[in-house]
Amino acid sequence: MTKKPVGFKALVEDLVSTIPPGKLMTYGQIAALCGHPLAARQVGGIAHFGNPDLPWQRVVNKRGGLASGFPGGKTGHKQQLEAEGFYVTEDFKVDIEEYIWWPNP
DNA sequence: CGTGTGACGCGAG
DNA sequence: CCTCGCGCCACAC
Repeated sequence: MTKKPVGFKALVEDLVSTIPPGKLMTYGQIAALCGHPLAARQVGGIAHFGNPDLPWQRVVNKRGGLASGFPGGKTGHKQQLEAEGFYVTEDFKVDIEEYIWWPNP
């Protein structure tokens, strides 16, 4: 059997890569789906040092606030989201209720 | 196996 | 909706 690389980090990266365009997921949501509902902080750490090819811009905190460690800060993250077709306020927030997505609808 | 850390979460006001 | 403060987990060394 093909052994999948088990590990919180690998699971998060795999899950983030499944986020469809035009949708968002929260750090706590991803952590919970990976089996660690309270490890949302870890998800952020993985996002920073994880695979840069993944759509991390589709991952935001539960308040819809953008990430701070993004290249360019929240401004850089805002530009990325707008490029994806999201609407971002000047306060660097998105309508989480409008864009939130779950892998099991 | 101890310590520090973080792109967070939640409760209370 | 906001801010303040503590707790949480996995990972690096």
